[in-house]
Amino acid sequence: MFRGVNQINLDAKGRMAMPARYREQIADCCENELVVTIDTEARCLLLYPLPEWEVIEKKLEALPSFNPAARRIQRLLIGHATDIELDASGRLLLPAPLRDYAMLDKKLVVMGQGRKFEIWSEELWNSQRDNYLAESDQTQGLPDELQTLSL
Amino acid sequence: MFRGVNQINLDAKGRMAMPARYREQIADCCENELVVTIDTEARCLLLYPLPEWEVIEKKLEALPSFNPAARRIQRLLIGHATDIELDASGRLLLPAPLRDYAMLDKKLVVMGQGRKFEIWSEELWNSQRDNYLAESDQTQGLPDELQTLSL
DNA sequence: CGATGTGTGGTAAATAGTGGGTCAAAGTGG
DNA sequence: CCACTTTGACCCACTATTTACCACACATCG
Repeated sequence: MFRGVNQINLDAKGRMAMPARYREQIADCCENELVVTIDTEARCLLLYPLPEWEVIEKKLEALPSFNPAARRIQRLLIGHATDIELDASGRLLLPAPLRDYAMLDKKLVVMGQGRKFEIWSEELWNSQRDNYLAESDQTQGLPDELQTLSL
Repeated sequence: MFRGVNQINLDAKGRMAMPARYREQIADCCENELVVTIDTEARCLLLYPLPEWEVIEKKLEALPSFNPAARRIQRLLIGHATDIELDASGRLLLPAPLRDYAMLDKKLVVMGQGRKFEIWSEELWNSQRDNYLAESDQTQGLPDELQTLSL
């Protein structure tokens, strides 16, 4: 389980240093092999340990090819998924097309989100977060599981 | 499993260089023998390792010959399927009729899509992608497997 | 104060991308 | 049936990029 938010800098080559506190866990669970793809609902990237990603990919691949909604998801998610691995000093090279998609420049934010990480442009994340906070808590439209959740 | 997007240039002879990161996998799974055909639902090409294609072709051939929809699919898919192989420097020569169909000129995009690749004109893919992103995620019309899929 | 670990940047060697040239084969027309 | 044209296969070489590796600086902790 990955947790927490981290402010990271992208270097001139488009590399980001993975926060040190996650490195051991990543080395253990996937020998530093990761997959990064886009989030279809927001301009951010999703970063999975390879085994976690493969589970998702299998499900996506099994969807019927002639269903347009399925094709859309396949093209967006699998189409943008890229294998990357941590280099000797714990950095990831993010592919240029994905950097563009998420509008990443110098400053970015890496967030642990359970089995995966999310990577945001710092600017974008801050405004997204402010939006979330501003929509105060109208609990309508929530799935039942959430209506009854006790924090 | 093939994944990821790649921006590629077509040279003056209509050849495209296969991204290096896929070459080993392609050599292993099909000795560089591939089949390219059209996608009937979009102006793009589909590129399969030969063994994968043969599975699909068998299924297509098994469809009832007197069903017009089946005949349509057979004519379009099997009719346009062409054997091609990687040359010594990892390039493919795309047949002119298929290049026309997918409106490929200089710049194109190769996307890994699981067992196959999709080949798009860069321009076309970008607008298709923007459309997909704009249709935010109306989960209507999606198979149940997808409704409950947790990324 | 020293040692260890982390973030950062630079460099060099390997490799991928690109272009072109030649030869063979197939198609076309006289 | 032959000649000419066009197209595809194969090969080679140059250039640019990528990626792996190394080295340093800074901060933190013992």
